[in-house]
Amino acid sequence: MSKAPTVEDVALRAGVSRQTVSNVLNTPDIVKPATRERVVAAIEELGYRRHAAARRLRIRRSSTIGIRLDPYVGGISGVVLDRFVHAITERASERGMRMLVYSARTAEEELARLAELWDGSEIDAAILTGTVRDDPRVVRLDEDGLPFVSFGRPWGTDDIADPKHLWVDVDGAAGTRAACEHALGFGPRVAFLGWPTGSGTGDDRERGWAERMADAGLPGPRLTAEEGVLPGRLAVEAALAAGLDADAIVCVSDSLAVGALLAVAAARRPLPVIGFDNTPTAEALGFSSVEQRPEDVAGGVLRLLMGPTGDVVVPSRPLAGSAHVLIEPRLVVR
Amino acid sequence: MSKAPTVEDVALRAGVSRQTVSNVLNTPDIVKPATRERVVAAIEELGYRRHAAARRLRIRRSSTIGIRLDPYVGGISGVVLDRFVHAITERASERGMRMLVYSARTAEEELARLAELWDGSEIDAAILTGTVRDDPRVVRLDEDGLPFVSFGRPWGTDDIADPKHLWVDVDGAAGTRAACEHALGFGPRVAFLGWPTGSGTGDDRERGWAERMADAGLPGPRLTAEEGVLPGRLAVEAALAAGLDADAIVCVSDSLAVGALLAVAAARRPLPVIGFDNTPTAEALGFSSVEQRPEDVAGGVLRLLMGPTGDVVVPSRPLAGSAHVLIEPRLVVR
DNA sequence: TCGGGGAATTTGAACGATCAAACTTTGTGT
DNA sequence: ACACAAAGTTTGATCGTTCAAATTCCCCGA
Repeated sequence: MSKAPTVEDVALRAGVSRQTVSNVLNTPDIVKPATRERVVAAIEELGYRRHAAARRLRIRRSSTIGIRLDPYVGGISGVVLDRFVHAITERASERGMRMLVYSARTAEEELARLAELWDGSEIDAAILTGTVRDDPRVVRLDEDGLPFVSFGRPWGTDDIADPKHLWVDVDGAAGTRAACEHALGFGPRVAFLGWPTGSGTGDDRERGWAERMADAGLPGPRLTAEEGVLPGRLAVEAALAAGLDADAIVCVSDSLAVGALLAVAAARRPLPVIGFDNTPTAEALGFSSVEQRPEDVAGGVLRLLMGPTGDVVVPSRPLAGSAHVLIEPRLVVR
Repeated sequence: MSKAPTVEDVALRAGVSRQTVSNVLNTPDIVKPATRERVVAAIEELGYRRHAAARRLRIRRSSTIGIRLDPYVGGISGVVLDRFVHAITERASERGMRMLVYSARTAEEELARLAELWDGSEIDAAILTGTVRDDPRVVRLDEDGLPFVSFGRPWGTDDIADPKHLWVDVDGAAGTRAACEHALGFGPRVAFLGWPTGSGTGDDRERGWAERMADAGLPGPRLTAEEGVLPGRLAVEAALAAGLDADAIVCVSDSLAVGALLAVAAARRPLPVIGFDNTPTAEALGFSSVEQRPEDVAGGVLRLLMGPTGDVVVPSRPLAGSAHVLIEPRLVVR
C-alpha cells in the first residue's frame, strides 16, 4: 500500500499541471472539456482524494459545524436533542458539511471548547442548544465572530424586531393547540398539565391550550408539576382525588404525560392523555404526542447558516424577518 | 479584530524561534525552563492557539475519530447507541480526541463515507456499530488500513483464539444472570421473554437466564416475540391466557418489557418485569433493567484504539487476549 | 501573415505547523 | 584555561492544496 496520491500525481498522469487538477475539482467549467475528462479519468484511476487538512489550511474553511453533546443525564428529555443531532448530521452531510461533536459540562467549558475549535479552524460554525435568558455564550461567540445558530429562543428578550442572533425554534403554542383540538374530540373539558409558570418554553406551550380553550369558551382545569414522571403522577393523582372533572389531559411534556397516564390508570379512569416531544416512550406506551420535527429544525438551522442552497457558511448579520425560523410541530395521534 | 497569531508571532514576542515555540507546545521538557516561561507568557498574552489544520497537514494525524449516526428510526433501541455516542464523546475529549459523526443509510454508504474521511485524513480511526456476521465493512476497512473498533461482537466467527479485529461488547449473559438473580427473589418461577433464536445478542442474553435457572434446578417458561412493544404484549397476553405460571419475567429488551408490563397490567396480575438496556422508558415506568454501561464501553473502545493511556491512535494488529473487551453490565433495580 | 484578445493553462508563493539537521550555548572534567 | 559532550536553539525544507499573477494557446479579423 503506497502513499496516497496528490494533485501532483494526478497532474502528472493526466499531463497537466497541479492547478488544472485543482480547477477540475473546484471550478470545472473553466477547464476545457477534453482536458477535464482526462483529469477526471486520472483521478479515477489513481483513486485520488483531496487531503482535507491541506485544503482547510489553504482556504481557511473546514466545512465542519460543531455541536455540543452533553454528558448523558438520563431521562426522557435528552432524547429530543439526540433526534435533532441525528437529523442535523444527515442534513449537513447533504450540504457537504461535517458535524463535530464535543462535550462540555458547563457554559464556560463549552465556550472554551468552542474557542479552541474556532481558533484552530476546526469548525466554521456552531449550533447552540438549551439557550437561556442572557446566555453568556451568545455574547462571547458574537465577540469571537463565530457564526452560530441556536436551537431554542432566547426567551425574554425582544428580538423579533431587532434580532441579536439567529435561532430556530418550535412553535410550542401551535403544538398544544393541535393537541387541544384533538383532545376536544373526547369531550369539552380538556385539562392542561404544565410546568410552573416562568419557563419560556412551558408558558408558550400552555398558551396554545389556553387560547384554544378560550376560543371555545371552555376554560379547562390547569394542573402544575415540576418536570418528571413522579411529579406528574402525584399532581394528577391529587387532582383526581379532589374530583378533577376532565375528558382529556394535554401535557407540556412526555414525562408529565407518563405520570398522568400512570395516575389515570391507577384510578381506573380511562382518560386520554396527550404528551409533547413524541419520545420513544410515547411510542412504546401508545399515547399521542406532539412531534417537534427535528428534521425541519435541522433544515432551518442550515438555512440560517448557509442560505437556502449554498454549501458554505455565510456569516450574516441577523436581519429582522430572516433571522428566525419557527417550526410548526405536528401531533402524532395514537 | 486582527488576524489570529501564529507560532511566528509568538516567537517574535518571546524573542525565540518558531521551533522553540513548537517545542514548548509539544515537548516542553526539552526547553530550558526560563525560555519556556517566556514563551508561555507570550502565548497567553497573544491568546495564541494552534491552527489545527496546519498541524494535521504536517503530522498527518487528525486526532479525530469517526462514528456513524444513523438516520433516526424511532423506537427504544436507538437510545442505547445515543448514550454510547455521548459517552465516547466525553471520553474521547479527555484523551484529546475529537469525534466526527456522519450519517449513512447502508453499509455501502458508510464505507464510502469512511473512505472519504480516511483518505482525506479527516479521521484517524473509526468506530463501527451494529456489526453483523461477515460484515462487509470489516473486510474493507482492513484493506484500507483504517484502524477501527466495533461495538458489538461479530457473532458466528471464532475470533477469540484468532482475533480478526478489535471489538468491545457487553456480556449479555452476565446481565440476564443478574436480572434472574434479582427475579428469583420474587419466587422460583422466573420466565424469560426473548427474541426468536438466531440473533447472537438475543441468544447470549437468553443463555444467562437459562444457565442461572439450570443452576437452581428450576427450568422456567420461555416466551418468544419479535422486537417491539406490541409483539411483547401479545406474547405475554397469550401466555397468561394459557395459564402462564410465573413469579417474574426477565426480558431480552426494554421494548419487550414494556409489552410484558402492559399485558400484565391489563390482566391485573402484578408480576415484576425486568428489562434490558435501561432506556429512559424503563426509568419513566419504574421497572428494573440491565444497564449496558456505555461509559465503560466507551473506555474500552478507546483503550483498544489508543492503548491504556496514550493520546494517539496506535494501529495494532489484533492479538489474542488483548483484542477484545467484554463489559459486565449491571442491573438497575427500581 | 500578423496582431489582438479572451480562454486555458502554468508557475511561484502562501497557508501554519513540525521534522531533520545544523548550529550555538552550557557544563564538566582535567 | 581547554577540549568535548550534552543540552538547547535555530534554520531550511516539507506536508498538499489553492490563490494570484504570468504565460501560452487559439480563434478571428485585418
